[in-house]
Amino acid sequence: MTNIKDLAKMARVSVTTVSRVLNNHPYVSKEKREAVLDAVKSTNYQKNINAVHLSKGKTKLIGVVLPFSDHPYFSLLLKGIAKQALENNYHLVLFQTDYMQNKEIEALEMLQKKQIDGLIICSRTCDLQIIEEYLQFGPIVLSEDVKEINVSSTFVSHYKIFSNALEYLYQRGHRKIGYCIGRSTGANSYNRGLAYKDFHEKYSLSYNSEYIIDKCLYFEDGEKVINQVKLMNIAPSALLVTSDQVAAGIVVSCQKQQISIPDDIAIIGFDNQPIAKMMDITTIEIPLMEMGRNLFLQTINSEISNKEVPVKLIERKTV
Amino acid sequence: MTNIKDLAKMARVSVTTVSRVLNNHPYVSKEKREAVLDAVKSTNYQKNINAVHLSKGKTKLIGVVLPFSDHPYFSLLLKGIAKQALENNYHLVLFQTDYMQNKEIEALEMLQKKQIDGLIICSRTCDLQIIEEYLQFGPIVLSEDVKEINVSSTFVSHYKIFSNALEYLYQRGHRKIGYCIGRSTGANSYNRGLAYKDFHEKYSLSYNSEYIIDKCLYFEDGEKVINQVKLMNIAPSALLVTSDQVAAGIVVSCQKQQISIPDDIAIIGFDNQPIAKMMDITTIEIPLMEMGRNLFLQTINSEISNKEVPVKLIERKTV
DNA sequence: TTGTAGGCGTTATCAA
DNA sequence: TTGATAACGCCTACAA
Repeated sequence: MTNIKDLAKMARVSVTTVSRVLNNHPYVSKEKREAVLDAVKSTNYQKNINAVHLSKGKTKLIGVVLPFSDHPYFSLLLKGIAKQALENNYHLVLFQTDYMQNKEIEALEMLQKKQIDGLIICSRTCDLQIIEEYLQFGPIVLSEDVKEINVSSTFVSHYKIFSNALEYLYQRGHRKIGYCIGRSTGANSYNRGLAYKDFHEKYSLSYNSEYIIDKCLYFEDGEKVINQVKLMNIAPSALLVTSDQVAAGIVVSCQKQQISIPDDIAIIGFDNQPIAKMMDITTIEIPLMEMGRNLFLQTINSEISNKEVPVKLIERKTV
Repeated sequence: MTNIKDLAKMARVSVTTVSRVLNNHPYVSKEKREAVLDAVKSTNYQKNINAVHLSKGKTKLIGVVLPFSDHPYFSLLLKGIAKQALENNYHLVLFQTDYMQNKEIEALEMLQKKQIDGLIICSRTCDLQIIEEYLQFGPIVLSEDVKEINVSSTFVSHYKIFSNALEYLYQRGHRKIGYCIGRSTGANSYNRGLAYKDFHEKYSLSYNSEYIIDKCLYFEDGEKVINQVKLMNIAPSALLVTSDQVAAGIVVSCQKQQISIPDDIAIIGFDNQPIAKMMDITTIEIPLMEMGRNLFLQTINSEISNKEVPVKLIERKTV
């Protein structure tokens, strides 16, 4: 492997000059520049980037923490992050955590060890206090509405979304409304639960805890949801489903079992992914790609900012 | 940031001893070891990993090249790779290429620049010759049946799969068989095309080029497929669909349009993902997670090996 | 069992 | 416009 010293020897200049040429710095004469460039070509030279990292203290690497990449929500967010990273000449290090805290901490430690310049946490399971401790080592950006600590974030207000969707269903006569989520812990689910509770208090409605169905992640979980609903004494007349895929699975499952949508049960999906359009599912549009882009930009722009992204209800045929 | 020198001073030992303690090397007395450990604790010390990288010439980082991460095929493969990487204490750098050659080359260059120790290419668009040039810089593993150059690979034989599936359909009386793929270029598609051609020659059947439908990636593309089929003068009686998601989309679309499966058209999916089970789709099981794991292991085990993974036809109700 | 010193490949500082 | 030389922080012969 030829290095900068070899080049210097070959071009009969100092390493400094080589470095200048390599990094397009000014103050190099034409002749020397060309001599260096010749040497570069003839040796097929490439920088050892680790030396650059050590010298500069930066890696142009941003970490991305997410529970799993095989879920449309996260893979779309990731796609947005990746797109923006590319435009800014960064690369991504993936931390697939499966919601295991120690893996999240591993990512935080890589920030501390300077292997990554910043960290995007798409969904977390560890405490905010822990994250706060690592803030001193580099920028960390979250995808949730965080007030407790001073970090950047890009998020949608799940409280508002849920409130609005519940209101929408209420106006259409629904009084027994259930909802499906991916996991019952986590900040987003907490806010949804709050909105759900507040809604029921506002209208003095009661609800059954079995109306809250968790572990709904994939298309095929739709079937599970319908099977659960069928076992209930009093079935909900509408379902808020925090993923279009699951909503689509529910729709298909209902067709199989002769359950009519929206007459027997109304469905609202989340995200407005293409599958929702194809299946004519009423859904709440969440601009995941844009959110991903913004998350990335926040990690490299050192000022701290919090951005709430607006969402939109798309009315189709399942309500 | 405290470094190894500071620790040495604090513990009143040499940097070598500190390094020994930090890396669990033998030949350190209890007292000195404890003194070092104390210093580590009191300073909250963490290695600067870039210095380690530079010094060792390794990064414990493996690159993964894939066109997009929001597709079940690749996200499952990625999941397998990530699982195994974790077990072996490696991290992954993601290269989302969108099938753009320059991005693939960027990944190859990171190998050359030593930012990554190895590279897994899940799907490529650049020539094998180009890849061959970079082989000197580190292990590269492909997920296709490659004979032209000497690299490791884990793959399924798309030729065999297609041949078997076509044969299966033939035995059940199908004579007009079409197929759907993600993209028409690429090694896998080439092998499928070959199998398709050979099959038709074997049985002296003719086929229409419109029976080959490409750009089928997502669930929602199923609708597009059916719309195309409906426009054909002579519609195929069976369809090989290289993704369970698309197959599911086709099934749903057919239900909408009163097309009966398998009577009007038979469907075989690929991968055997949960959605195929839920929808009772006959499919070919491809163990993507295992393939991912093996791809990873091949990149860190320096011997070159080529592993063909067996597949299995799962008979359900769409044929 | 311990420590000295050189090396890893760049970049940055400063003097010329 | 150029070049010595000192960082950057760690690892590892080699010597003691």
